[in-house]
Amino acid sequence: MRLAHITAKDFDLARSLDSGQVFHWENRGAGYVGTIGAKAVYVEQLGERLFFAGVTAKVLARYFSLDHPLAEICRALPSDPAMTAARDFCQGLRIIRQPRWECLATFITSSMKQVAHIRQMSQALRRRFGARKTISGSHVHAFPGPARLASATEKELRECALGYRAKNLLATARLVASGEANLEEWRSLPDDALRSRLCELPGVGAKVANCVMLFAFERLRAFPIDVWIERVLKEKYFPRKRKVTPQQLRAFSESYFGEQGGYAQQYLFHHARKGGGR
DNA sequence: CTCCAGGGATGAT
DNA sequence: ATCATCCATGGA
Repeated sequence: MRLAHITAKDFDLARSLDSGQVFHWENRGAGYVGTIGAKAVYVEQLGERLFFAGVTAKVLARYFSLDHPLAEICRALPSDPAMTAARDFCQGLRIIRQPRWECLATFITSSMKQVAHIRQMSQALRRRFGARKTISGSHVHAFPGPARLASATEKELRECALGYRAKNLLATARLVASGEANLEEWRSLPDDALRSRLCELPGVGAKVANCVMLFAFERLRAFPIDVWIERVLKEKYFPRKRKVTPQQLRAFSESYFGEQGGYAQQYLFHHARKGGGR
């Protein structure tokens, strides 16, 4: 297959795909196969070029947020030791623009699960309910739409190893499929209102809502606090304090990281997980 | 085997 | 408002 290519500066494909944002891309040869929306995609990186097939250059560049001014964003990050180390470790890691429903559904399944298992559940859902596609000799599956999952039974979802999360995913799929929850309309809401709406959905609390805001609604201030980030914040920014409440962590992260909260959080998260940073 | 994971919902202080 | 408990499952 003949591949098209585009230039991608300040971008590390492998690092971005392996940073716990998206859970379905798989290694194939020198690159990766996956889906962007309903399209099957192959993509590989050679230096500052992305070689790809399956989508237009415009769709690919948008998905990988090649328009984000990464150098500028990194300069604007706080320059404390923890943040500097994370930033150096995460060069080229970009926040990916995910399809809204796919991101929401995937993070509903993510609660109390390791990244490896989120990948498993994503793949099981795709294989069982998603449209099968072929790209450069590989088979991939699109993520099933809300209507498809809404028509499934809780038992079928549990068979994808969702456990107690099956009930929440099913209930949310029904709300979205019925139009009672309109993710596209919510794009125009300010951050706080959007977060409130997301938190009304079964299986969505502040953490998942912030992930969806960051990864699917382009809210780059959103700062999801999971167990990893909680540890990092306590160790690096509240050294030897006995009681640090979730409330304090939230207030601190919002004021300290501010506009760059999303990238700051993702870099701290990835560094903590992959950096061997104890 | 035990421990823990990109948490959320519910009910008791 | 904070705290405790339960919820399934599988990787480490």
